[in-house]
Amino acid sequence: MPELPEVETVVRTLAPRLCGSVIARIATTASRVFRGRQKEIEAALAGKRILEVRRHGKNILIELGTRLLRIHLGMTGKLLFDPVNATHPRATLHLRNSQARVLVFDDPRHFGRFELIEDVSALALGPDPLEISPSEFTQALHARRGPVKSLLLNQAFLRGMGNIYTDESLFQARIHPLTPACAVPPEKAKALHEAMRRVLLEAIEQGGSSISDYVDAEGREGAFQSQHRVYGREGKPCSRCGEVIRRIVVGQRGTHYCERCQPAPRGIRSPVAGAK
DNA sequence: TGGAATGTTCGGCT
DNA sequence: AAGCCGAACATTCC
Repeated sequence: MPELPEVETVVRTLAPRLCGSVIARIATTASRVFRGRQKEIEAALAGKRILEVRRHGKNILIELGTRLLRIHLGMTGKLLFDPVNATHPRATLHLRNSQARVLVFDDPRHFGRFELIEDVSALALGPDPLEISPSEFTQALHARRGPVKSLLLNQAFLRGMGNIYTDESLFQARIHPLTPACAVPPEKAKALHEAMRRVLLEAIEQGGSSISDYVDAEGREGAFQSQHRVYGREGKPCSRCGEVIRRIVVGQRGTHYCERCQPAPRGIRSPVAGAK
């Protein structure tokens, strides 16, 4: 579910209801959700006032004054004010002084995590794609040799890009996903920087992409999935040139692109269907 | 039934 | 020695 635009949307729905309220306690049905010692985290949360809710990459940070509660939604995690909508509740924050009585963490696949940290520096993430400058981005890109697709997904390189918005941005910038990062021409690097901004900002405006069951904390779906040009469109015609959208695997992730709009650079052979 | 799914982490190799 | 790659994590859906 959650890439930068979805997490940003969730944070925007959380903040007005959570800020200023007090966590009475956290109740847990799956201790796996905690990174760190469960007892310690439970004790540290009880009675704390929430001062601020913000996003750091794909992480939701809940400012408790002395420490931060970091929530990562993983692949299928949702935070819901209405517990009735939770199919696989893993943890429940009971709140005081809030419009909401509870906030439920619903997460079928158990990939999400709650963790206490002192500072965001502990997460060691790269710059936000909406904050990095074009020249910084180009410079960083040219220092790396792996496929540009994999690099954009690397949170230590850039924080917040996920599979959907990476594929969409590479399409917009007309860059083949297997292009070595250092081989992306400077003008295309600039185009990629612009494409990420455009795609991410538009997706935030649309409340994110609801491709399986993503909803924000109020249970509302996003609308950006209707704007996808390549992600999830394998076999369908390219909206720009009519060529069939292809799907390959790059770094173990499904990767969608248009072979005509995003031609393979010299020396890169796109995997052919049926090849071994 | 096998494969794929919005993601991260860890171990091993170079 | 950083960077890169693949396996693993758990569940649902088609």
